[in-house]
Amino acid sequence: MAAQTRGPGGRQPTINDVAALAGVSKKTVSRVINRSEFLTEKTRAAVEKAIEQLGFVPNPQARALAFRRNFLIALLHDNPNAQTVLNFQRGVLDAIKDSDLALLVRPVDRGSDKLLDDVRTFLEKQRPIGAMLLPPISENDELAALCEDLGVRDVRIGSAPLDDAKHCISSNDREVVAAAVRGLIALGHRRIGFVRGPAGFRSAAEREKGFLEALAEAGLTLPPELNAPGNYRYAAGIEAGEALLARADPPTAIFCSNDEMAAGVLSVAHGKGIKVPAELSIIGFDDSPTATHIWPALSTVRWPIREMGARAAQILVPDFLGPGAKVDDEDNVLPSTLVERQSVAPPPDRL
Amino acid sequence: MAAQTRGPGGRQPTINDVAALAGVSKKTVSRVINRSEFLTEKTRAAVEKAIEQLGFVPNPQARALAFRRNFLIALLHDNPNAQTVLNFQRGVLDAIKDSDLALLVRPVDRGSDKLLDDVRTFLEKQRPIGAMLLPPISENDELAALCEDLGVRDVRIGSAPLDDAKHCISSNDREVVAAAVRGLIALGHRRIGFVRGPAGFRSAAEREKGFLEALAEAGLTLPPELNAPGNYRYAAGIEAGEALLARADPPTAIFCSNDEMAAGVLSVAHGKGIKVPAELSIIGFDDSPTATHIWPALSTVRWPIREMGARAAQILVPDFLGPGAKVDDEDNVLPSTLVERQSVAPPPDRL
DNA sequence: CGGCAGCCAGACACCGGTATCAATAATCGC
DNA sequence: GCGATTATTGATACCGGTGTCTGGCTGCCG
Repeated sequence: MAAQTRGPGGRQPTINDVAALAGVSKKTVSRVINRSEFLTEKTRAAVEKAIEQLGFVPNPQARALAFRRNFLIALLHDNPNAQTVLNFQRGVLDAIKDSDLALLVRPVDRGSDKLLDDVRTFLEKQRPIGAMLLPPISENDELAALCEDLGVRDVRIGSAPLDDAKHCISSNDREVVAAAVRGLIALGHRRIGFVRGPAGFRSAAEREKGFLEALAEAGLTLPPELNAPGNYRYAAGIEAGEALLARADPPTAIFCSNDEMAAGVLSVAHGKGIKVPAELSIIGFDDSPTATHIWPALSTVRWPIREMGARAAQILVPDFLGPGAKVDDEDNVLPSTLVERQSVAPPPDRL
Repeated sequence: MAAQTRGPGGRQPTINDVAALAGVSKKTVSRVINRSEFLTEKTRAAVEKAIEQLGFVPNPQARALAFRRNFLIALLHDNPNAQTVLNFQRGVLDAIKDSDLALLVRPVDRGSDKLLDDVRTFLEKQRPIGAMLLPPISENDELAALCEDLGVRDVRIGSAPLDDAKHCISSNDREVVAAAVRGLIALGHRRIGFVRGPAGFRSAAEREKGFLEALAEAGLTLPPELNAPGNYRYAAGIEAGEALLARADPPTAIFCSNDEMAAGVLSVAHGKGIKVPAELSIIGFDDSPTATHIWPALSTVRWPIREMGARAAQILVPDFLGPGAKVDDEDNVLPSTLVERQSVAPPPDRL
């Protein structure tokens, strides 16, 4: 802890105060701050002592100006899942904790026709070194192009690798969904319903691919009447539940493309007196807090979102994070995992 | 949209480029940027044209340096409720959208013994104009004192006004909880259980006060066996539910100090085959996403968190938000509202 | 003991803005 | 029409750091 937090005159101490106290030039102090190697141990010690004594902290704005670059990275998001965003933030913070970087957060509005202008204004004003794009806006190619155009590095977080793997962190959603559905099939389920994500979302497409893949392997198909539309919202889950569970031949299991919709389906099941998991198995996706706050607790797929945040920071600004943070650029697929809870059981006819 | 985004030589255009193009001094350009009043319309127009033409955006770091203050505000949080944090962020962004301010986000670890050092380092490094403290860390007086000490303005968000109303945004939790409980009593409930929040939290204390207040008004008391401990987590709700609902004389209604614990109690009720709301009414607090993702949907109390974010920004940096943002410093209690859903009904003996 | 290379530290300009204060232009009173 | 007053603009220093380049000191060599 600093001995004092004010320089002479009640101001913040500056590099000049340190230089004067240590009896060196400000440039030498700068060298100490930036860990230059051409310094005698004696000089370094003297400067460090002065820094400690004054409680000197370099002014980041002045450094940014002199370096001709600042130390900000931005997180752009428009994610309905707050927990995901926050966990991602934590991951980023984990990674940049010991650096000089700070995190700027910018919620945006995916639907707005001013989205691009908003982001452009933000990036031009703040000039972050880089921007991280969380899904679903990470799927917007124009946004990524805008970053390139403005000279702002970008990383996109997604469900599957994009063409340019260098700028993308993804998970293996398809595989994990397929594994989950294989599990249902292994338990004996044959009529398995599917609640889709919104059209045009890569995440939704990946989950659907994984689902169909597992079905196909077992020689099964998804009958159209068991394929319900959705938009990742609770209300859509309710509608899907009504549609699927009101049938004379309801499915014995339903895979929902996210937890919120799974919660909706589960509510409908409760309302109809259908026992979960005894009469109906449900699997969700996201491992949102909701998954454990409903009853029975939901089996779901967990995104390694905090790790993704840390990794995103590492590939976005490796040059600011010290040598320890080097990562392999090719290794940008982080595994999602299946979390098994109480919403899955064998179908009734197998009990 | 700017005609081009690069100045001569491929760099960002600077104030000098603008000055040269407009044929004025850089100080005059500065005056235009900062809306000085001593300018002829002609000069202003010429400069604005040059700015437009070059797509000039002032370098915030340079401004920060010259102004001897930056344009950052910080959000410090350690809130288990992600939705709350994110909505608050949105509120802050609503308020600062048209200003030069940017939002820095800093999750902290309430439990860490390095909390104060962490925050100090962060504030010293970034030197934001002000910091916003979300509960529960807003209740940490040392943290507020640290801000004062470092010359960083602070606003604390809380459940009830603190001594210094100027630096505090709060809601009327106590009143709203009392109103909710009065509602239960009006429906005929007499044995009403309570699941407490964690000890030492003002929010928990306020909710408890409101609860007891309403009981007292009706001449009721809270028997110790119906007063369950809690910590705002789902698991605590489970434990409380086990304790309260396993009794021979269970309560007909339970007020839970937050939604997660309410979800836990509800799960226990489901498990025991107790019908909600027919046999048991449950009320939560927070109006978190969970509240609508469980079945039946939970009656709860909604914090005006987004409005609080906007208000927090307004009282933190009124001088940066333009004249329209002036707010009355005394008017810092924003009303929470009771959200009635499907988890409340008259007690069984009244049906 | 002089010459040279190499390491270290300092002088000074510069990053892109704003503040100060003086200079100039415009307006006014008489 | 002229000096005084006021409105508008510019020259220059400065914010707090870093880059460049130069000079001093050191040790090593002949």
